[in-house]
Amino acid sequence: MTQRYYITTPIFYVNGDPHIGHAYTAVAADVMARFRRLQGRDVWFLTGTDEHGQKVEAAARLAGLDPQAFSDDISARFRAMVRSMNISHDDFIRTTEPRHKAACAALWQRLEAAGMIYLGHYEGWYATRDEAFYGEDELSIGADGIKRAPTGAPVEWMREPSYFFRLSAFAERLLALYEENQSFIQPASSRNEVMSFVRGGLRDLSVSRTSFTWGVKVPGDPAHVMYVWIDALTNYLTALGYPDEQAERMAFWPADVHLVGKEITRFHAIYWPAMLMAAGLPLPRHVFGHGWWTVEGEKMSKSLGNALAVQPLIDEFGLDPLRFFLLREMPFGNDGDFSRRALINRLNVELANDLGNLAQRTLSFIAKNAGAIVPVRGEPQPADWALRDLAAGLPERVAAAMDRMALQEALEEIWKLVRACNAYIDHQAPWTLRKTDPVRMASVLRDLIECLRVIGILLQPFMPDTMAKLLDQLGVAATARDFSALTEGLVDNAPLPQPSGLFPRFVEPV
RNA sequence: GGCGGCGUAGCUCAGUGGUAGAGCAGGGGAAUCAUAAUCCCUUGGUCGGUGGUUCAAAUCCGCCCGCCGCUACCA
Repeated sequence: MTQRYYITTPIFYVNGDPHIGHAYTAVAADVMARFRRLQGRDVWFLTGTDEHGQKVEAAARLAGLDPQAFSDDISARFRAMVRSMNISHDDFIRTTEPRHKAACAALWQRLEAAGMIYLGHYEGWYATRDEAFYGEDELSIGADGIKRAPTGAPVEWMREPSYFFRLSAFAERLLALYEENQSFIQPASSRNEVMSFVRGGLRDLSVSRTSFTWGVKVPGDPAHVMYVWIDALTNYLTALGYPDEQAERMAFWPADVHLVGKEITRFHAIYWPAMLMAAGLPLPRHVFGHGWWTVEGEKMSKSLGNALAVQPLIDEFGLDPLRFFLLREMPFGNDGDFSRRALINRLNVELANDLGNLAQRTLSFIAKNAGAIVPVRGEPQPADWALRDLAAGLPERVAAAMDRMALQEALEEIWKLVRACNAYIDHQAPWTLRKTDPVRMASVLRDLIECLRVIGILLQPFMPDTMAKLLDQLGVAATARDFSALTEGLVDNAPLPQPSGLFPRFVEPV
């Protein structure tokens, strides 16, 4: 049986436009999904938009639209972003879809039937003007002695009826889960934080609201809509056909990875598994919280207005170079800085100079001096074996890094071979062999393009379009590009097409 | 305040007991197939400070300094 692999991004909240941070999450998940497909796994890759809640309701009002029309618009922008980033998702879910409302209602009822939901009261400081609750620490007391929200609106202590989920009952079981499955929460820093949070004790979770209406109605009590937790997290089940547990897609449950931003790791690592335990459903295998990008050293924020839009970057630098930069620049899980200088440096040094130029110098040399066909290997020399061993062991090293979600390390491993190839071609100097030993020259060139083939195949998940172009230039059949074909090798004397550059150097416009 | 993390070459970081490492940047040289790209050599660090454990510490322990994260209803 083919091994299944289910990976998700968070559903993106439609209270603002997509930016590079969203694209980052999507690309990382996309690379994992493509990698697993090339390994021969049966992949389901889900992304989508989260469209309910008070903030959307308010943003819509501000825009003079009803919440559905507003959500339709922003959701379409996320869909366009995902398309322009060449994301290979299998489904794009929207929480306003009927299938999702049905799934939420079903999960709710299941939790309720299990005695995990009860009616109580939610209390807090409420600003009528903002129609929002605020935490004690957000408030300030004015000269007039009145407590005010950060928005300046006066607050008062309010109680509203709310349904609660018995989260407090799950602390021990959650801690046992984290102990048993050490990689359930990654990276380790997030795991520490979550564990320390749970050790501190859990309170029951308020899971409904009566203070706004833009949400999924609570079954049997239409005065309530579901508050964010159940609504948003359930999407991962909705997309598989839940509550129809016989649905074909349900075979993908449990998810292999919920990829999320680190700010929402906790919800995925605590609330979600607790809800699933309560419902008697299997738990996801991993929750990975990735880091954040700063932009030119500054935090991305609405007030600074420095959130980077995706399309202008694609237009200026190209899609694949952008995808590459996002995953190459920082260890996956860390924070990093998105600077124009760093981007251009990566593109020029690693893509144009290292890899692009390697492909170009090798392929154009074959085109001009080796008959534009796949050269034939001769008697191997020690230097050849060193290179071949490096290439032969590469897929395993890359797969090991990918298993740990260490995308940057996977790229670093591949680049070790790229650099080794540049050293090899210099040391072997086929341009000299051309005059002295054409048989040896052919052998050297063959070893080089076999390495390029391995590099091209392994890099497909990161830069699908450009690697397709490279593999075309190497004459690799469309059917010989998955990982099972890594050991196959090129065909002696097969004709090679005219090569052309893969990654142009970026020259700053004057 | 509590819990946790980090502080290693100019920059980004790897290294968790046994003579300090990588990439980029800097310097010198070689080559000229190639997108003037590449290759070789190389400068550079009292591994935040301090005290201790040890035959031996960047690595373990204590204290100090600095930075950061978490400390629940923000998707």
